[in-house]
Amino acid sequence: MIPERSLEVLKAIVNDYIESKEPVGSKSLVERHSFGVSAATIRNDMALLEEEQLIHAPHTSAGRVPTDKGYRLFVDRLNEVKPLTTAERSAFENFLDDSADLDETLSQTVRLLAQLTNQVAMVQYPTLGKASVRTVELIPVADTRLLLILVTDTGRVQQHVIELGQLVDADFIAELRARLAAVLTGVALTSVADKLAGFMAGFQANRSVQVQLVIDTVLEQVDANRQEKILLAGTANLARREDDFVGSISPILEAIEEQVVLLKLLTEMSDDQNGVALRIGSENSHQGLAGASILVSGYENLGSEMAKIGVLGPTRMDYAQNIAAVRAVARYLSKALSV
Amino acid sequence: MIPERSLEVLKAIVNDYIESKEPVGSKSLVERHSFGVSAATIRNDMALLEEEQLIHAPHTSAGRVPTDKGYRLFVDRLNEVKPLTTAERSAFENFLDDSADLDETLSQTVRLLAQLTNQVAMVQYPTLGKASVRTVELIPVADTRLLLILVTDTGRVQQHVIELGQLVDADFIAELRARLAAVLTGVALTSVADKLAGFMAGFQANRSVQVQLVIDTVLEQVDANRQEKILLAGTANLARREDDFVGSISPILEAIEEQVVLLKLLTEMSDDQNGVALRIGSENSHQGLAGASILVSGYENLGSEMAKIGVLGPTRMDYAQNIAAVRAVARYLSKALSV
DNA sequence: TATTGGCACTCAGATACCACGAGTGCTAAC
DNA sequence: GTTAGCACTCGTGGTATCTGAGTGCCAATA
Repeated sequence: MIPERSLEVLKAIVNDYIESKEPVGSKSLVERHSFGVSAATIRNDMALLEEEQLIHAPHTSAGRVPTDKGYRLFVDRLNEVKPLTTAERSAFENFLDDSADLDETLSQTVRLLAQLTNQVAMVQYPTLGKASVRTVELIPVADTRLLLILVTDTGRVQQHVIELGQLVDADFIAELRARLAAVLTGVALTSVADKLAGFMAGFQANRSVQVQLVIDTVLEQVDANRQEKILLAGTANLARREDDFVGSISPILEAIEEQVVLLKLLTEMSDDQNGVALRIGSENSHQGLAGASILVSGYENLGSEMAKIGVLGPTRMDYAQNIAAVRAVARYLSKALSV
Repeated sequence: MIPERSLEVLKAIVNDYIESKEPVGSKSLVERHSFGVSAATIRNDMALLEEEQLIHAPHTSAGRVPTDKGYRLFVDRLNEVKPLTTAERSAFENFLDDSADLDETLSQTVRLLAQLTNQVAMVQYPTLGKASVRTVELIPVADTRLLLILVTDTGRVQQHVIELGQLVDADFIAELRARLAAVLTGVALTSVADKLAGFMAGFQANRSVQVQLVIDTVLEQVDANRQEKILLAGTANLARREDDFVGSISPILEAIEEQVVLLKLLTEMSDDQNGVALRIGSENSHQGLAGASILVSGYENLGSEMAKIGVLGPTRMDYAQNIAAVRAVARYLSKALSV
C-alpha cells in the first residue's frame, strides 16, 4: 500500500509536469507545494513511487516524469475533474443549433471538442440498431437519375443518388416508390433485407435491372447505418502540440489516417464509472499509439446503440480538463440527438 | 534581360533546393549538372541572379536559396510540368466512384488531392448560379418535423429538417408541398425569393407560422447554394512537413482555421494560362500565409459558376508535381460533376 | 520509525573554443 | 566571356570544461 503523502507527491508531480513539460525534482516540488516536510522526505517518497513504477527518471540526475502507470493511477484515484470554465461554456452555447441534421450536428460537435481541448477530436457515427423505416421516397433528379431517400423513425435521413443508366419512366418510378413504401414502411432496419427478398417478383422482366439497382441502393443505405464511420477534427492540432508527444508523431499520424484502427479502438473502449474511457500510452493495443492517450465517452442517439466521441492527444495531457470536456460534449450530443 | 544560362542555373538551384532542403552552392551545382562551365562562371551567374533578387544567401558563406520571386520566375518560365506517375494514376483510379453525390465526391476528391501532394488540400463548394429547381419535396419525418428536399436540375440535392414546433397535419403538408412545387418547379434559384413573395397569401392565418418556417428554410437552402463553403483535407500533413516551412507554422494553422480567409483567397485567385493559379509566399495578401504557397485550379459543375480546388504547402514545394496533381484532380472533378 | 540536514556524486545542458570546409567575391590571366 | 587562384567569411561539428539541478545515502534527530 502506498502511503497517503506519497500519492499526494505523485499528484503534484503529474500536475507540475503537465504544466511545465519539465521533469520535476524534489526541491521545486517542496517550493511549489506546501507539504510541510523537507525535500529529503519527498525524495524518499519519490524513491517509493519509482519502485512502484509510477514515475521514472529520464537520467540519473534529472527530475521525475510520470510513467503511463503513474498517469493511470493519477486519473483513477487522484484526479479532480475541473468544471468547465465560463469561456468554455460560452463556446458551448455558440454551438447550439437545434435544427441541424445528423451530419451537421456531428461535425459541429466534433469541431467544438477539438477546439475545447486543443487536441484531435473524433466521433463515431451512431448505429441505428432499433430504428425502423418511416418513409421511403424515390425522386427523379435528372434524365437518368433517381434520388433515394430513407427516413427512419428516429429522424435520421439517408439519401443517395442512383444512376439508372437509362431514361427514367415517371409512371414506373411512381409505382416502384409506392410498392417500396408499402413493403418497407414501419419495418425495422434489421428486417429490411428480409422484406425485400421477394420484391423483384412483382415486376416485368424488362424492369429488373432498374429494380435491382434500387433494391441494392436501399440495402446499401440501410447498411450504411450499421457500417461504422468516423469523423475527425483538429488534426492540425497535432502540429501545434507536436513536442508534447514523447517520440515522433509520425506513427500517430499514420494511425489516425487508418480509420479502421480508430474504429476498432473506439468500439473496444467502454466507459468506466466516470462515464469516460481512457487508454494511456502503452495501454493502447495499437503499436503506433504508444505515445498517445485516448479519451472517449459514449453518447446515445434516440433508439440507437451507443456510439463514441473522444479525443486523442499526448500522454502528457491535461486529463482533468479533457475529461470534463469530453464528458460535457458527450452529454450535449446525447441531448441534441434525442430531441 | 537575364541570359539563358543564368536561368538554367536558377532552375537547377530551385530543383536542388527542393530536393535537398539545403542552400545550394556553386560547386555542388556544377557537380550535379553538366553546364560545361566552371564553378567560377556559375558564381558570376549567381551574382547576377542575386542582384535580380531571384536568389538569396542566408549568410555570407552559405549557398543560395530561391526567393519568392525566384520561385515565381521558375514556375512561370522554367517549370516543366511532370506527368503523373503510374502510382499516382492508380491512386486516382481507386477513387473513381461515379454514383456518389456531391458531398461524397468533393470529400473524396479533396482527400485524394491531399494524399497525392502530401499537402493540405482544399476545395470550395460550387455555387449554383444558373441552376433551377427541379423538385421540391416535403416529407414528415417525426411528429413535429418535416424534411425539406430541394433538387436542382444540375442534380444537386439539398436537404434540411424543419422543426415545426407543433404536430404535423399530413393533409396540410401535402397541400403545402403541392403549392410549393407548383410555384417553384423550373424556377431559377436566383428567382426563388421573388416567386415566393406572395406565397403566404393563399393560406389561412393560423397556418402562417408554419408556412413562414417552410419558406424561410427554402430560402436558406437556396442561399446555401450561394453561400460559400470549404472542405479541407490532410491538415495533419502540416505536422509531417513542419520543417519544410521557413518560419513557425502557427500563423499558417491560424489562417487555415479561418475559413473566411481561405475563401477570400480562393475566390480572388484566377487561373493563368496553365489552368492553375499560384500565390507564392509573400505574394499572399494574408499576412500569416507569407510562408506558404497556394496552388489552385478551377473546376466546373454542370450549370454552375467555376469553383476552386487546390493545395496549400510550404513555398519550398515541388511545384512541378503539385501543379500536375492539382490540374489533374480539377479536371477529374469537372468530369465527375458534369455527368 | 519517520524526518531531516549534510554531502558526495552524476550527468544533461550551456558555454567556450577551435578546426574544418563549403562557399563566396575579386582579380588577373587566358 | 571564362577561368584559375586566392583570401576571406562564417556556419557546422567536435572536444573540453563548467555549472547546477537533482540524486541516493547516512548519521543525527524528534
